[in-house]
Amino acid sequence: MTDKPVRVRFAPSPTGDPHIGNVRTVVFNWLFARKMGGQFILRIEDTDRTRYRPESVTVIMDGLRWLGLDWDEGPGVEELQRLGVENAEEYAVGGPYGPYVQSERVELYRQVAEELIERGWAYRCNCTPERLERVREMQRARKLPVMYDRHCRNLPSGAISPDEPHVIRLKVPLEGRTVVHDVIKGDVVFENAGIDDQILLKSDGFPTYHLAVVVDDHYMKITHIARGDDWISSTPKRILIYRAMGWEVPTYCHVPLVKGPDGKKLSKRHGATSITEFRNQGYLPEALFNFLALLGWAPGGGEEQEIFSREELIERFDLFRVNRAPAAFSYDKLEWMNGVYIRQLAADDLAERLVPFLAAGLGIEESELRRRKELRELIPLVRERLKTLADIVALADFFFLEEISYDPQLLIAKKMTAADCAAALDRAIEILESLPDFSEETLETALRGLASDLGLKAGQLFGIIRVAVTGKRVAPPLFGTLRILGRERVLSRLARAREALRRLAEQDG
RNA sequence: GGCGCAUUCGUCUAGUGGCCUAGGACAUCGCCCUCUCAAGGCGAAGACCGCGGGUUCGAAUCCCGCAUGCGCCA
Repeated sequence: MTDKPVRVRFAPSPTGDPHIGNVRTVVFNWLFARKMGGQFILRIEDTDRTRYRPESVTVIMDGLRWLGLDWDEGPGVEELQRLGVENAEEYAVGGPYGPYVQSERVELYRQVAEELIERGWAYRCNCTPERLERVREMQRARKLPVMYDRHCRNLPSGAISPDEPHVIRLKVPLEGRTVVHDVIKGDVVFENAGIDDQILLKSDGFPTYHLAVVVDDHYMKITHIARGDDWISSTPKRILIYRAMGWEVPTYCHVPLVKGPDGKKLSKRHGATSITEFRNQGYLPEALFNFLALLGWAPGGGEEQEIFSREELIERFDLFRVNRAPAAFSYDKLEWMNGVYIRQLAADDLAERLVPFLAAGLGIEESELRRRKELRELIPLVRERLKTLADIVALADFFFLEEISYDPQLLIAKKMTAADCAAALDRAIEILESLPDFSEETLETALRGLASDLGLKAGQLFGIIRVAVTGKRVAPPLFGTLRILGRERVLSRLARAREALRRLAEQDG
């Protein structure tokens, strides 16, 4: 290893919403770059034109930004505009090793492929798909390893003209072995005889993934490649390209994949899988970041802390200590951690973050919600009851809705009849109307007194009032709720509940 | 099928030859607090360190097989 500045990259294909497993790997890359005082680079790998979805470039960049994963180099304004990104200025970063979009570098890949031929490390091949299919079938039938039979490898040079349709293949040594010196897995040895003569340049002049990655990583001076270990089998081919070109091989760090809670591949079936989904479900970026950093990595050294600020993680992170075994994604633990972060948030901050969720859930304008005094007042009541920001809708909708609806049966307390409950509400209304103020202390004293006057347990009386006022059996603390709602709304909701109870009592009778 | 990777409580992990009768966290269960639900406090249960052999005075830790799981190629 050298003491050159560390440069790592994230090179997504713009084919959709980033998967959380990949995002975890990005977190590792980013932490490593920050820890080492190096650079984190974003590069768009759009050479697979068939799966290309332009809008996902924005989705990816939004996701990274949301998680706080800023990149030091990446596509500039013009590159982004050519990719069809709106508001390109907002995302443009640029850098000295551009372009950072593969489709703008095709000429470079072609040149490298030609040079590999000149150096005797690659050859032209014009085998037809039909012939290749026949070879494969024969190999399958004979239970041989299925790979290109190297038909064109031994053709005299010049047998295939550069002008006719053809691909360029890597000339993999027939003997010997190639070792991947992986800092996480250790030395992984591959027999060259088992490595296919990989296509480097397709007949349309576009590079394959393997060639483009090596060329870009080299010219962008990438020093460490941390990626999913599903790529490890393809690493020898890449190392051969580096060697053939006389380039320095970067340090590989193959990190294990992320499994679902059941040990299978993490999929939609398990819950959210993309960064956008986690965001929409009300997870805080700082919680998700903390959680992801600890998925497959731990500080070690007897450290028992689990909640770490971004700075603490940067300080402690060690890419080489990442676990060798795949980790299962625990939604339970993420929820817990999200709750911890929510509780740590300043009241104003939390209120502001809840606004979009309330707006979407209740159909109320965000600006309208920000004007409502309840928004700020309810924070102390709900803060320790939220696991996600989205929970706020089910927990506190009644503060913002004019009309609440609920099953009147919920109003009937344990060991009481509808008529009993209606009578209790009569008294409650009477008392609340005459209260000098609506502070929590006054309310609590008055209502506790009422319960004992009526010979009821506090829980019975409070339960009736809770449902009447919130429409729920499970709700924030009662007296704070009453105070925030205010006398007028409380009395009208109690009156409505009393009518509902009377109707139920009549049915019974 | 070939090649490769992995294996400590249900889950994430600590652990790098004696400190381990294996520590922490989530989840689970119980108790306390309590107007519901949470949060919080206290406590319990939960891993013969995948299995089988070695090496060693001594192994979760080193070596060798096997099994299982996963990935890549097809």
